Amino acid sequence: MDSAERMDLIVARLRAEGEVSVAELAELTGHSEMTIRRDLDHLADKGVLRRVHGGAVSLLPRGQEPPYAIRERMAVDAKKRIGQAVGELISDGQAVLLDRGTTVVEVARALAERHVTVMPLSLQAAAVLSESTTVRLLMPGGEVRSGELAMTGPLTEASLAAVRFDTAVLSCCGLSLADGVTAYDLADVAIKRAAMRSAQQVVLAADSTKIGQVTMGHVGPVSDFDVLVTDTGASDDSVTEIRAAGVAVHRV
Amino acid sequence: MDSAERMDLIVARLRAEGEVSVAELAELTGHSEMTIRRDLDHLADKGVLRRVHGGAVSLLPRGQEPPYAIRERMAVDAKKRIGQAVGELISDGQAVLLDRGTTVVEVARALAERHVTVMPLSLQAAAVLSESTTVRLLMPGGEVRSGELAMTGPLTEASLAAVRFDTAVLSCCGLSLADGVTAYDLADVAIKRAAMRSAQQVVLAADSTKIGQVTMGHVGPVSDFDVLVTDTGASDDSVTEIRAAGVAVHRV
DNA sequence: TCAATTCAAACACAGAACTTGTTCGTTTTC
DNA sequence: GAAAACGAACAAGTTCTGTGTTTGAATTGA
Repeated sequence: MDSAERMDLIVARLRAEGEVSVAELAELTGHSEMTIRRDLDHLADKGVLRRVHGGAVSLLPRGQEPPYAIRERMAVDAKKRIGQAVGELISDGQAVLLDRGTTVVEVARALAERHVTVMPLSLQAAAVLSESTTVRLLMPGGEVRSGELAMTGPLTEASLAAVRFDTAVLSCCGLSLADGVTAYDLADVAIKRAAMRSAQQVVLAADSTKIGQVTMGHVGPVSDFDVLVTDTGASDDSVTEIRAAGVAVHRV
Repeated sequence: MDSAERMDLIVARLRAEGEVSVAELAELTGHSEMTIRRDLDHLADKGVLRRVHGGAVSLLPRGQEPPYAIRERMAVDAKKRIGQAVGELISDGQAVLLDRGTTVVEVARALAERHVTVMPLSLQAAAVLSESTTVRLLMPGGEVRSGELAMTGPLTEASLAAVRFDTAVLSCCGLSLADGVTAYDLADVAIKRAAMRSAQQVVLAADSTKIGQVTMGHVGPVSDFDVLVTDTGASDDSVTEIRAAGVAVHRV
């Protein structure tokens, strides 16, 4: 069990129990208490938990999005494949908007050697693209919330309104036929809607764990999207239904 | 002689001669030709030079700013001290604009644990500040030129015009009483001027190697700045003169 | 207050990752 | 076509990173 697996375990227990103890985690992972303490300190830095004597308590409000530091390690392989596939949907010369989110960072990686114009909504994607010599990189204005690495606020909406894109690549937190595409918070919803208004083609990049999920912020019906790129974990039934709504679905 | 020193030597020779040979560099550094080739490949990736059979030729146009990858290793200690000193000029609660430039990245580091609102003009500084939980981080819109990590263009100017700052921390390429403060290119000049218009207090962060230098883009007279923070390499004479122009000078 | 527990700094160690040099077959140059 | 330059692959040395142990200080609860 390596460092990443321990972190996942800690987060899983925090979500289930709300608190953890150093001794319990040392037992579970088979590592020393010192190592567990270091793990907890690390997660405390990220804002995931608060240390207390003997353990830690969760700072993750239930039903709210886990911080970037946690999300970036979920479903890594699927996200890479999805990122690659979305990259293939975009042709050279296009202007592309990239939403926030770990999946979309993989799209940024896929675009890094291409000749395209990109406006990313996350600093993570911006960092990836800034190393490219071929990409023309535009940044939107906006506020970067701590812990998140994504731009929000009225400045961001204004930036989006001022530009037109060939393709917008959006992420989401939940995706169901009944409840449509959902995001975790309302600020994010406003941004996504603005992005959709500014783009000719809208691509939704969502790994299969998102399918069937519903979260608070309602972005719009599934039929508002032109293409869905997801992974092979998506069931045949759900894909058939989404296709019936008029969305082209790619499973990779 | 380690990797960084070799790189510096290679760049120095490129600037002096315009070209270098693998054999010559192997001789000079006392390292194998294979190592030199790897160094050259690395610099070629950064856009500093172009490989040719037997060596490399410079891609650094004379009199133009060396790329970020090179600048970040010049006068490192002085920049750190200057960054720290500028941080002490800024009080909690202020709204601060941070210019591009390697010196200003050090200012960002100094502000990372403070309670301030910051708008950085470089992705490098943004990356530093995005890890902070105390800083409120605003990004300007704009275009990020490849190789550089700084925002430019009309979008950036518009973002600056829309906000008011307590303090703007600017960098420069040259600073002399006769020719004023100068930057390398005109796009940069426009940005710096816009920043100065939006700020109550304007601080210039410039290591002593900049004093006496003159480059193409004229930003304005020295007296337009309220404070200059430089390092102890600055001569007494130059400091006295600049103070006489009405600028508070801190030497650290 | 005391005893038990928890904590974190310091050191030690193993494995990973990076840097460098060498070899050797291929490519380029003249 | 010969000499030089190249770069892939491997090997050796180094540094970095993650982990565990020790130990004295801090915290907790009786």
